[in-house]
Amino acid sequence: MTREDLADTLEEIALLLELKGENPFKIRAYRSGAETVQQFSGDIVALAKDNELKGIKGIGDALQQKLHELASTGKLEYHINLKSEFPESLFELFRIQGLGPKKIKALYDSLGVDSVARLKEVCESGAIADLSGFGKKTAEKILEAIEFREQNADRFRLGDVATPVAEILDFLKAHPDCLRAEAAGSYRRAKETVHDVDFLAASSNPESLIDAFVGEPWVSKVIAKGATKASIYLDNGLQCDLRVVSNAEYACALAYFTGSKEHNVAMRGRALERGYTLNEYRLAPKEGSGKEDPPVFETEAQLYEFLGLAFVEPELRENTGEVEAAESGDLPDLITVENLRGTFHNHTTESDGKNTLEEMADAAMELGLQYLGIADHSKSSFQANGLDESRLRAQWKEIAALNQKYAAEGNQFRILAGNEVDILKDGSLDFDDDLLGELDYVVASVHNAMTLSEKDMTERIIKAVSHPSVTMLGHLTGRLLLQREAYAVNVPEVIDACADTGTIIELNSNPWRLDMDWRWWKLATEKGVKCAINPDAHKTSQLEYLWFGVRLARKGWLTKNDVVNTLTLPEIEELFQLKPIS
DNA sequence: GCCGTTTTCGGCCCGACTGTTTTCAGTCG
Repeated sequence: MTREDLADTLEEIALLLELKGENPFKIRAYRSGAETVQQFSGDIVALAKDNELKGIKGIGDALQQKLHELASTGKLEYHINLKSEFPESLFELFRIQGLGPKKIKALYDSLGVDSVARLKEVCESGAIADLSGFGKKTAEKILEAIEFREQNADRFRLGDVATPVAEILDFLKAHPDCLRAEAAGSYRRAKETVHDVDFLAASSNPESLIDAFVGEPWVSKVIAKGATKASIYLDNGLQCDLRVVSNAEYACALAYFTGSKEHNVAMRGRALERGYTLNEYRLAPKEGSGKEDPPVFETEAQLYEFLGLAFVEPELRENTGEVEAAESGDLPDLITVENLRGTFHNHTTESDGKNTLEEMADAAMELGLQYLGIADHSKSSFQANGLDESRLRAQWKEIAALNQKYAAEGNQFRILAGNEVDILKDGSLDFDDDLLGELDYVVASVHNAMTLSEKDMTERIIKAVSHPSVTMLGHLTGRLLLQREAYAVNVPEVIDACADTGTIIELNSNPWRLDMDWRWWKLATEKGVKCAINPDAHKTSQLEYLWFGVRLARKGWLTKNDVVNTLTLPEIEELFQLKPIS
């Protein structure tokens, strides 16, 4: 029984109570209980087991008892009984955008809809229109949402796979028969979502490594297993392939399995021009070319060099000009995590964050950052407990006090007083000009009215970035990867506007967003637009989303000079025209 | 179901949007 098991059970109870139409506040109590369990600093499982949960805010008598039962016996009677009232497959309906508990219950009660397949049937047959509250448009939207899910059903966000990939890689590398190993494929290229993960290992005893790989506890199913290759599913449905080659083949195999397919085609073409064929194992003389065998390549870099190219970083291998740049010596010197000095878009408990201002600042210092920008929500984001003018001013005082404390301690660290200001439907901002002018900087973001036409949305955002107080534009398209499409907006026009007004564009590094998309950064930098890599952290641990941001920034060809949070604190103070803390 | 206290029960986060209605329920953020 882990912390996650406890939290998941409470979360599932909340869902079941919703289906039953229970008191919404009771439901919320279970939700916040789940959240509390997740966040609690300490061994919550042990405390639950010993029935020592008394006094934890958000866990009252009822939840204490339930958590105790769950932690000590591994199951919860109340939960089991609730579950027995609905079929398991009903839960997948919650993943369909536009369907909530009420609609799902109505569909289940009157049409017996208990699965996505059945839902599709009643939408297509028109049977759904007989239900009160359901019409033609609803059926269309549901079908669209089902299609979206089907198209993305077997994909995973980079953030969802990073941890299991690291674990598997550690396991492989630690195995005595493993000489070296890497996660290749789209994961290595930092695609924002992946279908599967391709592991590559070098070994002189492949079967031993394969056996170990498929025998680990995180394997939920072995799909295929041979002498040099195996495919498995993890518990979360992620497919992982392991390919084992000899150490001599490793460099060519790593290049091959990293892809992309298009990059590989370009590389093979280049090899052919020089009289060689390139495959997943080796570079070899083309028949009749009269060429000698090339040397064994120890590394990918040696392969690239042999073909007259500078080493191409994996993130760039999409055949979007990187081969040409590698030939002419024009590859960008990509940004690295070590280049980062601070970040700008983060939340605290004052709006919808889970950690206090001071906790967030401590965590940022722990990461070695020189500044942490706080951009809590503005007042229109009610759902996120957005700050009004007076609460914002109160937060400034708190920030100033902490900054004074750091200065007194001789600590070269500063909290920046910003705000994530809502871009209202008409493109105006959520605070008046005077207040905006007093902020250290402003992140402007769209959080509502996302169904405007492309023209209206583009105008709305351009109006916002044209405001003199707007420093940067938050999550440009509002997309939630594998969950919600971007809203309609003309990105090149927004980029032009940002170039004209000197507005920075955010690379929101939350793995659900990764927005602005990496495909637009080349255009943006050509126009002179700067990037801010922002974790949009809602708790201390999410500051590490910066890691994903850097990977996607690299994928967008960004260098240290393109990214403002590589600037030192004095440079940022100058850029934002702030007085240094004395 | 939790919290706070006014020690016994009332208040708990709210507005926009959509599609269905014909005045509002459900979903989302």
